[in-house]
Amino acid sequence: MEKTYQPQSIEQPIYQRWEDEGYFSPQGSGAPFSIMIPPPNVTGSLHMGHAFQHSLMDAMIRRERMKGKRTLWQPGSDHAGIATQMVVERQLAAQNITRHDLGREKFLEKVWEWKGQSGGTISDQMRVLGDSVAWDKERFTMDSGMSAAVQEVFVRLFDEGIIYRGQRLVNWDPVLHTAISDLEVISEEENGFMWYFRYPLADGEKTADGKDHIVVATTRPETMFGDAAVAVAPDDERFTDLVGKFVELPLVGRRIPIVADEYVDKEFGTGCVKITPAHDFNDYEVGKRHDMPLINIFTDDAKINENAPEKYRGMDRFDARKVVVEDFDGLGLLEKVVDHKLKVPRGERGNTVIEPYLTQQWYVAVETLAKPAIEAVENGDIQFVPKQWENTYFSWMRDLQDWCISRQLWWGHQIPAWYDAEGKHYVGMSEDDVRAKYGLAADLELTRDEDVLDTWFSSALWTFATQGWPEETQDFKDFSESDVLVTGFDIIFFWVARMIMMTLKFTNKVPFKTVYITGLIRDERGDKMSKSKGNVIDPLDLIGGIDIESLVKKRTYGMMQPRLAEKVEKNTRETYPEGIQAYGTDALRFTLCSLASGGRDIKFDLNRLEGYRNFCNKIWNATRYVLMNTEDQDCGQNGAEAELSLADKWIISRLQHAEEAVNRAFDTHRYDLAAQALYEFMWHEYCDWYLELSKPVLWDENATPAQLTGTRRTLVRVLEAFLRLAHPMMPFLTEEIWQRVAPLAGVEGETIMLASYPEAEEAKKDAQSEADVEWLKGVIEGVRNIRGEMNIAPSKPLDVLFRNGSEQDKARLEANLAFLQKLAKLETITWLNAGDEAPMSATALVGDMEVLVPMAGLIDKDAEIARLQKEIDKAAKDLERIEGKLSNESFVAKAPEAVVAKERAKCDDLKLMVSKLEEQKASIESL
RNA sequence: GGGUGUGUAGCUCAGUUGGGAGAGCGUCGCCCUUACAAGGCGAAUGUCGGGAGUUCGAACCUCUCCACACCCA
Repeated sequence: MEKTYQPQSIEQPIYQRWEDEGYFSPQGSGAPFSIMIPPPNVTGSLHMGHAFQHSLMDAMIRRERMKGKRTLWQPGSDHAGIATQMVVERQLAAQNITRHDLGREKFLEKVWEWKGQSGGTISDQMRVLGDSVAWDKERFTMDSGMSAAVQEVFVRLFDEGIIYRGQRLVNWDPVLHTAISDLEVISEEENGFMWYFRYPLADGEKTADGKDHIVVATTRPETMFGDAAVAVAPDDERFTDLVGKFVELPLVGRRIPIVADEYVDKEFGTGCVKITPAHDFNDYEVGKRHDMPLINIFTDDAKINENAPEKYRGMDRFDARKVVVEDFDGLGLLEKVVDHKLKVPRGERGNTVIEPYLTQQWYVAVETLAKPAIEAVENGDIQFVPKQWENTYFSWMRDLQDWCISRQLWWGHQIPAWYDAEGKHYVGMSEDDVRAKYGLAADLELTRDEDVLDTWFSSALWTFATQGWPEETQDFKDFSESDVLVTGFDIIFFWVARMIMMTLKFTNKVPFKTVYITGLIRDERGDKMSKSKGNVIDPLDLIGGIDIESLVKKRTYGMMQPRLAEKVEKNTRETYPEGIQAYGTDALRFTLCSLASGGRDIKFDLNRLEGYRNFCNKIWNATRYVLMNTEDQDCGQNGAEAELSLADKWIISRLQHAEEAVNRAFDTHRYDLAAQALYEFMWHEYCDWYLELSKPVLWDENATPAQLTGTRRTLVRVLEAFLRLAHPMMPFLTEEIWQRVAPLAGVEGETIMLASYPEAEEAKKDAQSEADVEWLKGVIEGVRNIRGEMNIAPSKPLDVLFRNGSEQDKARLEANLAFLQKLAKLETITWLNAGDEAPMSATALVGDMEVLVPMAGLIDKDAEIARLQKEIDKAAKDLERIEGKLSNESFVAKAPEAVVAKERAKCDDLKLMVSKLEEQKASIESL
C-alpha cells in the first residue's frame, strides 16, 4: 500500500466496478427500502447542498442495503420548464434566432438535443460522489411514462372539478411572458421612493381639517390608472366622515369611492391607500371585499394599455411612472417624494420586476387535497425530522391558495385541453378522446391549449410516477411508498407538500414516511452561497482540488459588473491563497455527515474537511500496520487456536459500544453523532490504544502461537467490522481496504457494499476488561503526564515504583507488565510492600495506588512541587464544590439516594487524593 | 408587525429524562519511538448572551430583556 492515502487513485475505478456489477439495483428478497432523489434541475449542476443531501441519502441507502433490505435509490432529474427554455433560447439568440422563428415543434427538438448533450453533467457528478443510485431506473420528468402519469392526473382532477380554469392575479414575467410560481419570485429590499399624491375630493367635500383633497402614498404611481377606490382604516377618525364619498382620479377623471377596510394601517403613509385590485395582491383582496371593478392597465409586456388615457398608452411601466409623477407635479398634486425602502419582486431567472397581472390560468383547488395531507402528518404517517418543521408545514397548509399550474412556455407537459371556436374547453387524454368523451362532432374545429404545466406539477408525482403508475407494477407496490425524503426546508411548500397531496390522492399511500430536512450549507463566513456573491464552492473542487487561478476564473466567469468581479477575486484569493487541495470524496462525505446535526445553518469550514481527510489517512495507515503484521500469517481464519489478550478483549468490547452508538445515531437521523462515534472509536481507541497494545504481543519473542493468532485475529476482525460500520459514510476507502482485509478476517464476499452491517453483540461486551484497561491507561497516562510536565524525552526509559497498591493493583500489574513497559517506556517496575523505602519521586495517582518516578537526575524539585500544586488546586476546587453540596441538608434529604452516594464517594476519593498529593508535596519540600 | 430558530473554549459545533462543562480545528511545550509529521505525547482555555424565577440542584424547565438569522406580511 502507498504510504499516504491517495483518494484520486482509488475512487473512480471502484465506482466503475460497482456500477458494472449492478450492485446499485434492487436485489435480494429482503423488505423493500427506498429513497426517491429530489430530482435536480436538468440545467444545473450539483452544489454543496446537493452533495450534502446525497451524502446522507447514500449513507442511509448503503446501510439499509447492507442490512439486507431490497433497496432502491431512485435517480433522475426534472425538466425545469423556464430554466431550460431560457438556456436553449439563449443559444438560439447567439445565432439571431428566436423560438418563434423555429416554431414549437422544431424548438422542442432543439431542447431535447440540448438535453442529450448536457443532461449528463449531474449524473457524472453523482458518480464522483459515489451515489449508489439505480441507474437503470433513472427517470426524467419529461419521459413518456411521466408524461402519461401527468396527463392522467390532470384529466382525473379536471373531471372531479378540482382543476379549473379561472381569472386571477398571478406573478407575471413581462419579459418571458409567462406566469411563474411564488418560488421563482425573489423579493428583496431595494431603495425606492414613496410618492405622495393629492386626490381631489369630488362633490365639494372637505376633509376634517378643511382640505379639498386627500393624500395617498404610493410606491407605484403608474398603477393609478387602475385605481378602483381609496381605502382608509375603519377606526381612523380623520376620515370617518369621508367614507362613502368620492374622489376624482386625476389624469383619468374617473370618480372612485372612499371605502373603509381593515387592510389599511393608520400609521403607515397618510392613512389613505389607493386600491388597484388588478395590480396588487393585497388590493385584489380588498377589491373583492368591496366588489370593486378590476381595471387592468397593462399589456403582456407591462406597457400601458387602452384602459388608460391615450397619452400614456404604449408607454413602458417605468417610463409611465416618470410621466405620471411629472404630470401630478404639473397639476400641483404632487405633495412630496420621500426615499423609501421597499421589497421589489424579481424573477429568479431574468431578474425582471414581476408584475401581479390578471390572466386566465389553470388552477388546482387544493382545499380537498390539503385535508388528508395535513392529517397524514398529524397522525404520524409522515414524520418530519427535525420535528420542528411540522409547524412550518402546518402553517402553510392551513393557509393555502389555489395552485396556478399553467405556464406560458413551450417546454413542459402541454396541457391536455382543447378549445372550440367559442373558447369553450374540453379536457381529455387526446383530441379523439375529447371528441368521444364530450360527444363533439367530427368536424368541430378544436385547438389545443398552447400552455404547459408547472414543473412542480410533474415533480409532485415523482414518487409514484417513477414506479410505473398508473400501472400496478411490482416496483409501484414495493417502492412508491418510500422511506425517507431528504431535502431542504426551502421546498417544503413547493414540493414536499404537493407530493403529499398528490400521492395521497392518487395512490392512497404516503409518498414517504419520514421527511429529513437538512440545514443550508453556507460559506466559511456564514453567508449564503450564491453565484453573484462569488462564494460558491463546487463540491467537485473539494474532491479533486483546484488551483487558485482556475478558482478565480470560475468564480468571476460571466460576471457583468467588473467591480463585483474584482471583489470576488479579492475575497477568493484571501480565503484560498493556495487554491483548494484534493481531499477526496470520502473525506467530503464524512465531513458533510458530521455536519448533519439538525441545525438550520451550516458554515462550511475547510479545516473540518482537512481534519477528516487526515482521518482517512489515519485509517489508511492503521490498515498498513495491520496488513504488515497479518498478511501471510495465521489470523485464525482456519480455526487455529487463538488466545485473546486483555487488549483484544477490550477492543472487541469497545467495538460493540461503537456499533451500538453508530446504529442508534443512524436510527435517529443523527449523522453527526454517527460520524463522531466512528471517529472516536477508530482514532482514539483502535489506533491510539489498541494498535499500541498489540505491539508488545506481536513483538514478543516468547509469545505463543495462540497468543499471536489471537492478536492478529483481533486486529483484522475489528478493522474489518469497523470498515463495514463506516462504509455508508466513506464508501471508497472502506471498499479499497476491505478487499484486502476481509479475506484475512475470514469474511467472504465480492464487495463491502453487500456485506452485512455490524450489530452489537451483548456477549462480546466485557466490563472487566474495560476496567482493567482503564487502570492500565491510568498508569500510562500518569507516567506520560510526568514526562510531559518535566520535559523528559519520550525515548528515555524510566524506572518506576508502585506504592500502596491493593491486591488487585498487584494482579493487574503482573498481568500487564509488558503493556506497561512498552507504552510508558519503562526500564524497570518495582512493587513496594508496606514499609519499603522509596526514593524521592514525582508521583501520579491511580486510585489509591501511587506511581513513583524517582527524581534523581531527572526531575527538578521546584517543577515537581509546582506540578503537584496544580493537581492539588484542581482537586481541591472540585472537593470544595462537592463538600458544599453534601453539607446542604436539603440536598442530602431530597436528592435521590444514588446521586448522594455518588457525590459521597467522589468526595472521599478527592479527599484522599488531596491528602496524598499534599503529603507528597511536603516530603519534597522538606528535602 | 406576525412566526420560527440560534446565542456553550480563539474558530466550527456536540451536550439524549435537570445531578461531575465536551469534541474537532487552532494555540503552547516536547518528540522523526520500526502504521501514520495528513503523525505521537503532554498542557492551557469557558460569569454555557444578560437578568429573574421554579428546584436540594439549571447549559437544560418558566418568564423577561438583548443580539443575530430566516420565513410570512
